[in-house]
Amino acid sequence: MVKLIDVARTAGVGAGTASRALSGNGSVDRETKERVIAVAKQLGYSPDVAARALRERRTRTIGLLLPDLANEFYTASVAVLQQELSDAGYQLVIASTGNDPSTERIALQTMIDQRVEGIVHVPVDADLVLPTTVPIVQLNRQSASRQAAAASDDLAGVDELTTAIVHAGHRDIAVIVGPTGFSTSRNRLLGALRAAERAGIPQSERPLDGARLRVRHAPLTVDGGAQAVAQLFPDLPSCLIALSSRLVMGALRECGDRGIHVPESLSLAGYGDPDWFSIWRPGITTFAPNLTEMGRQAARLLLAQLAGEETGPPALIPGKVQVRGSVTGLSAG
Amino acid sequence: MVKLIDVARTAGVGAGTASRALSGNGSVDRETKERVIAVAKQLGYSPDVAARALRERRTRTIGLLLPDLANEFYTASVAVLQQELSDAGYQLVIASTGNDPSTERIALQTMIDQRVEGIVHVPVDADLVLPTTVPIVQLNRQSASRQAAAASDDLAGVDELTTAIVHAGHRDIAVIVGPTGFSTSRNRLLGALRAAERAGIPQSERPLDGARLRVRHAPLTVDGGAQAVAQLFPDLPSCLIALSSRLVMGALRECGDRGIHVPESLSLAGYGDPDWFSIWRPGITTFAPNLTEMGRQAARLLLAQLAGEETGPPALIPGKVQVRGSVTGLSAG
DNA sequence: TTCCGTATTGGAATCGATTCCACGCCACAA
DNA sequence: TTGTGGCGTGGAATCGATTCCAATACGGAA
Repeated sequence: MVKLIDVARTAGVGAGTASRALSGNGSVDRETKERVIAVAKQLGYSPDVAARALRERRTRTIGLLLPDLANEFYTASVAVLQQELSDAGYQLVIASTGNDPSTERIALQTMIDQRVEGIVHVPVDADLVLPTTVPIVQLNRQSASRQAAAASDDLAGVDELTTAIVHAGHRDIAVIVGPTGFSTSRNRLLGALRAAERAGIPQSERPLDGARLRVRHAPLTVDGGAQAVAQLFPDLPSCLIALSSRLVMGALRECGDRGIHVPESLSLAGYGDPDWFSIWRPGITTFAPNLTEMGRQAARLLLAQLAGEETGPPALIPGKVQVRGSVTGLSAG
Repeated sequence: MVKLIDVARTAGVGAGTASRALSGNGSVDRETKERVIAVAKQLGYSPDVAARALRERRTRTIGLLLPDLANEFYTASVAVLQQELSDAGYQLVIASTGNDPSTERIALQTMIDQRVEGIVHVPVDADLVLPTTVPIVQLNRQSASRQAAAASDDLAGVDELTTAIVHAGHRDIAVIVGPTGFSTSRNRLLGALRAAERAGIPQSERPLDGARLRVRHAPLTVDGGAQAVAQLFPDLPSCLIALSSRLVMGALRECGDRGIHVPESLSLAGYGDPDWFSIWRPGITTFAPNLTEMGRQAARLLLAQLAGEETGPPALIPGKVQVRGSVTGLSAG
């Protein structure tokens, strides 16, 4: 591997001059500079990252820590994130936690030991706090602490989705949502509750004036969604809102197994927007968070922090309600 | 940040001894060793990766280069890959190419400049060859050159899938497959052709004794799949094989739009096995490559190469044919 | 007792790029 | 002519961990 000193000698200059010529720091005669650059190119010189990192005391590296690399809900954001950080001259190193808080803690510590300059974190554990000064941006989640964060505005989004459902005439609604431990689950639920309250629909197990909103918590899995539907059966609402794409899958499976037709017998709304939501017959009406924008904002927030700028309150990224066929209007009465 | 020399001084030993105590290389008095380790732990020492990399001339870093981070077909493999490499003490740095060959070339060169010790590559460009000695393992694709590779045995898998379809009584079959430029597309197609030939089904546009196999190439997108179906219409086969999950989506969409019922009017088989394949009514019969095993094998191959071992021929990972409801048996005659 | 081999140790050299420092040189002003 | 300032330059110091080397100590053999 060709070193800086080789370039310098070949160009007939000192190491310092060669370094200045290539980096642009400090003054070098224009002609000399061009000669050094030409020699470097010809010899195929590329600086040794380790030596540079050691001297400059910076690694140009950003860590990404997420629960599950195979979950497209996360990776959709990661794609842009990677692009933005790469454009800014940073390498992205990744680690996944498998949704395990202790693995998460270890992985985070490992990254810090690796001297990453910043971390993008999709947290599992609610309020993991590390004794570090490394800038951390949380993605897809607003932490209690006032760390920088980029998250989907699920509250407003699910509110809007629910409101659309109410406007379609539904007043008997059931919501399936993940465990309350996740702030994401809480926010999505709050959006539904807020919309229901505004519409005068009480949170209740039994209908009052034909109106009620029931809430079921379930693990964020296909089976979780299916079981929630099974438990509602046969006292089904007129519209079911499943607040994660996995829960939607479970609900659809259970409806299929029980011969419940969507939307004829049951309207269904979801959260997220994987490709198949729009292919399904009927198309799944859903709130689609803007995952790419979340990734972009996370990158920007982190870069801003690295530049020493103060970051404001967590960025709430608006999404879009996709109205498709799985929620029908009800005939009056 | 606490340095090795700090640990050494606090423990009352020299730098060399401290290094030996912590790394285990060279002999250190047992008592001294324990003392150094205790001090290091107490001070929260962690070695500077840059300094170590500079001295040892190795970065403990592996590059991963793939076309699209948001494509779960790839990321399913990446999850295990990351785990295996992490267990072996390597960091994974990622870059994505957006399916652009020139971006791919640049990203690959950048990784090599970064002194990664090995590269896992999901290639876009057919036969990109770089002047480097860095071990590279190709994932999901067998290159013409004899680089190490871990790929799904699509040939055997699609053969088996097609054979099952033939055994169900189908003799009028159409195959939708991606551009011939991708070796993956070629292999999948070859599997179907081989099975058809064995069954005595000719590749032909017009049926001979009621039997034919038609091939349509389409871009690997939803629209591509839909258009391929549209072009077949109304002369539909009895069974359609769409050799990528995106093509399946497109086919399903087009069938829905045209009122073609699966499987009553048209049997459909696919490739890959995203979650929704099993939820769909009817479930999609498909060949499911073993993505996690591919990731694992890629990691193992790379680690073997790093250990200086010779790697044999490309690892062909068997998958599994999932028989569901989208392909029906035909009544005799 | 003397000598040799082994275990243990501290300190110096090393990895390669950056940056500080000091020097030479030239232009311009006094 | 003599300073003053700035540009351009080479060389040395620096970053922190590892490893080589020489030195010391000690046990056992001759």
